[in-house]
Amino acid sequence: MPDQRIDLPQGSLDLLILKTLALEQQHGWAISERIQQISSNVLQVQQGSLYPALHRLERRGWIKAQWGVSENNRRAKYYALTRTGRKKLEADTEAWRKLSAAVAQVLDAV
Amino acid sequence: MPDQRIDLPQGSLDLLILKTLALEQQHGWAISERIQQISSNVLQVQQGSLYPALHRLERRGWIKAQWGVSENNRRAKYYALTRTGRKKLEADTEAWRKLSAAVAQVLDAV
DNA sequence: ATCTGATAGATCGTGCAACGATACATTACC
DNA sequence: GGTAATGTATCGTTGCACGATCTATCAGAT
Repeated sequence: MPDQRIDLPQGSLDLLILKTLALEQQHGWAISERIQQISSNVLQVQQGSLYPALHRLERRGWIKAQWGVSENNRRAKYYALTRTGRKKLEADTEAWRKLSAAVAQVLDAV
Repeated sequence: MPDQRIDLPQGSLDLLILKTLALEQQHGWAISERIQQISSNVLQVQQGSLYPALHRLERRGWIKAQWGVSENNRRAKYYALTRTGRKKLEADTEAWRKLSAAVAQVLDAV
């Protein structure tokens, strides 16, 4: 399968990260891999986007960090959702579904 | 129905405009109304986004303009898709569907 | 012992697009 | 004559995704 990657539209990265962390707390590198994997290589998170996004989310209180050691025995920063982060995830998910449905409506218009 | 509007993610506006013009050639103001209407008031195109987008699309050759008179007897600039614009619309539609499906995959992940 | 690749985190500058505010002109209607 | 609706347009701000680049450590191969 040729993986034709797509630029993430502004704002969608936060949502993807939050959702990934809702499944399981994880470090940045793994989050990126996870998103790519679940989306069948369609979504690829660049490192130049990933780390600023994580810092942004932490600064806003949606996630919190904690240093640890990865499965590969490397120093890694583990992120977990906060309570407000979970709220944020729900709201953003809802907003995305709404947007997605609305755009689909326009695209399918006759 | 309370219309809770959503900020358009970067890039989606071009797609919406192109699609609207594929239905029927139209002037800017009407394009904006159309999108809003078809999407049940979810998508609202700001004028500060609309006109720059139209100029952008014209500059890139996806659409072409022609002055005319609106149904309300006002001076209006009518836009129509060009052939390359139609190609662009197809490609962007495909890309959006792909993205949308990929994000949905992540959001629905267990 | 050294080299290489994978893993992990981070920053910086650039580019681009959506937004809010604002401006202006014309038509229709009161 | 005043006001609302219609229609086009620009400007400055903001925010984010991206590519390039840097650092560090560990595992395995040479």
